[in-house]
Amino acid sequence: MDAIDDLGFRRNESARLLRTGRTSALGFIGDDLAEPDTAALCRGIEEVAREHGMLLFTGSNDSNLDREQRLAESLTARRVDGLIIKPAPGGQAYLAAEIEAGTTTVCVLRPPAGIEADTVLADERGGAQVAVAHLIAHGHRRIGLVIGDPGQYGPRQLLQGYNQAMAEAGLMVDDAWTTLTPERLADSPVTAVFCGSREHTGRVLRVLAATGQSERIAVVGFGDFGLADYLRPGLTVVSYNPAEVGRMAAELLFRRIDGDDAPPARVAVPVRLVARGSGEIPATPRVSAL
Amino acid sequence: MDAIDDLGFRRNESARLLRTGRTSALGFIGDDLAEPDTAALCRGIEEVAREHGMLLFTGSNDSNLDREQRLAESLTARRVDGLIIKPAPGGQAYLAAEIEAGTTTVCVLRPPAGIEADTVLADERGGAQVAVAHLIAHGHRRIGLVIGDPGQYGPRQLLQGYNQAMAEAGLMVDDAWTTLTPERLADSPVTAVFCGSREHTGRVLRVLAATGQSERIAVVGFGDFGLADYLRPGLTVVSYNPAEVGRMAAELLFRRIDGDDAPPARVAVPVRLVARGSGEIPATPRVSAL
DNA sequence: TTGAAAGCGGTACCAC
DNA sequence: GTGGTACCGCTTTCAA
Repeated sequence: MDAIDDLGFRRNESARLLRTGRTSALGFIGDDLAEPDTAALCRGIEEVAREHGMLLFTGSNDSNLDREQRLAESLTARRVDGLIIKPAPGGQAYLAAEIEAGTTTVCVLRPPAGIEADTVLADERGGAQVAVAHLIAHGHRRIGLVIGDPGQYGPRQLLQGYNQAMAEAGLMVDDAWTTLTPERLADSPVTAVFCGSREHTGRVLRVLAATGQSERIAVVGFGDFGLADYLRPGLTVVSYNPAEVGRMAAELLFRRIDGDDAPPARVAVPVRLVARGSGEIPATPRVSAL
Repeated sequence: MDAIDDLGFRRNESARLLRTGRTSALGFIGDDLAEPDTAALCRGIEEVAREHGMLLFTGSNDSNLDREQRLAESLTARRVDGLIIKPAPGGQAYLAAEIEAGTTTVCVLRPPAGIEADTVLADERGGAQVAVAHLIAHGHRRIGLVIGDPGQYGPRQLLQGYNQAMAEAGLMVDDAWTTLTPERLADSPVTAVFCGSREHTGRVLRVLAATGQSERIAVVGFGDFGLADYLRPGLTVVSYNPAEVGRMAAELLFRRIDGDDAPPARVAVPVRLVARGSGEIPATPRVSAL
C-alpha cells in the first residue's frame, strides 16, 4: 500500500476487465438524448446500472438507422455487457448478428422490427383509449386525433386506442377526424382533440390560442410539460414515467445477463391521466353564469 | 475476409485499445441527466465526441460530491481520454490527483473549487444584468430577485448582475428585494421579478396566477420552457444554449488532448433575452384603451 | 507479403 | 502466503 501511493499507482480497469472477460459497462442508444423523455429514461437505466456497479455509454441515433447501427457496433465491439436501444424506424435486422454474437439487448419505447428482442413499452394504446374515453365522458362525440405518420408504431397504437374508445362508446368515426392536423383544426367540426405527442400538443395549443378557441375546444395531450398546470386552461395529459421504463429495461437486461432464458418478453409501462382543465371542457358550452 | 465472416469474428475493441494505449472514450458527469439543460449539454458533448470517433460515458452526481468522486474515479480507472464535469458544490480537491495522473478535465456551468481547470460557463451575471436592465427600461424601479442560496456560485453571479444593472441605472436596492421568495411576493412592494432558475420561475408564476397578479407584475426568468410562448402573458426569459456549452467544452477538451498547454481557460457562453410579454409589463399599469 | 514473438496491464492458477 | 508463468485479444516490430 505504501508503495502504491509512493508510485501513484492506479490500477488500469480496462486491462483488468479485458482479463476477466467482462466490461462492467452498458450501452444506451436513444434517438435524442436532449429530449426530456429520453434523458429521463437514460437516468432510469443509469440508476440500475450503478446498483450493479456498471458504467453507462450513451449515444443518440437521431432516428437514423445507419447511425444507430454504427453506434451499436461500436458498443458491441467494446463488448458491453448489455445494450438498451430505442430502435429507429426501419428495421433492426443488423441487431440479429449482435445478439447472436452474445450481446444481451433490450429495446425500449418502440418494438424492434425484423427481430425478436425483449421490449419495454409505454402503453400508448391504453393511454389514447383512456384519454378519448375521458373526453367522451365530458360529452364529446366528434373527437379529433392529431398524431404523426400512422405508418409508425406509436401513432398506430394511439389510433387503435382511439378507435377502441370510440367503438366502446358506440360512436362513429369520421376519417377526417383521425387525420387531423393543427392547421386544419379551425375548419374541423371536432369539439375535442387528443394529441399524440408533446410536439403536436404544442402546435395545437398555439393554433387554439391564435384563434381564440382555447376555452372552447377540449384538449388532452400525450406527454407532460413543465408548466402544464400553469396554462390557462391547465393542460390535461396522459403521461408515462420514462425513468420507470429505463429502470424496467435495465432490470430486465440484468435478469437476462444473469441467465434468465425465458422467451422474449414485451412489457408495457402504464400511463396515467392528469386532469387539469383543458380535457374537462364540456362538449356543449354552457352559458356562463357570470 | 471470408474466414472472418465464416467464423463470425469480431475484433475486440477493448483489447485493441488496451494495446494502443487510448480508450477513445470520454466521460461526462452532470448533476442530473434527466434535467433538460444537462441532457442538452450532454448531447452537445456527444456530437463533438462522435466527430472525433469517441464514445461517451455519462453519469449523474445528484449534486453529491461523494458520488461525483466515485464516478470520476471509475472513469479515470478506465483511462478515459477526457473528462467533462459539472462540479458538485463542495470542492474538487480530489480531482487534482486525477488531473495529475493524466486525465484531461474540463468543467462546465460551475467553476471547480480548490483546483484550477478549464471551465465553460453560461454568462449568468450578464444574463441577470440584461434582464434587470430590460425591466428598468420598462419603467420598473422596485425589482425583486428570486434566486437560490446566495452562497452558491450561480446565485452569486445573478446577484452581481442584478446589482450592476441597478447601479448603472442609479437605483437603490432594498435587501428585502434581493432575498425575495415566491411566498413573500404578495406582500412585497416590487413591481417586477427576475427569477434565477426554471424552478423559481415556475413557483413565482404559480403564486402570481393564484393571486391574480399575472398581468400586473413583470417577470423575467432565467432558463426557457417548452411552452413559454403559449403562456398568458408569454414568458420573457434570458437563456443560454446548453448544447453550445457542451460543444465548447468538448472542443476545448480535444484541444488539450491534442497538446494545447496554455494556462487554464475560463470562457462564458453568452445569454440572450427573449421578450414574450411577461417582462414587458410596464411598471405603472396604463388604463386600458378598451 | 507472411509469420513469429514480445508486450499492453492486468488476473488466475500453479507449485513451492 | 509468495513467486512464477500463462493468458485475455489485440498491435507492433522484426526476421524470414
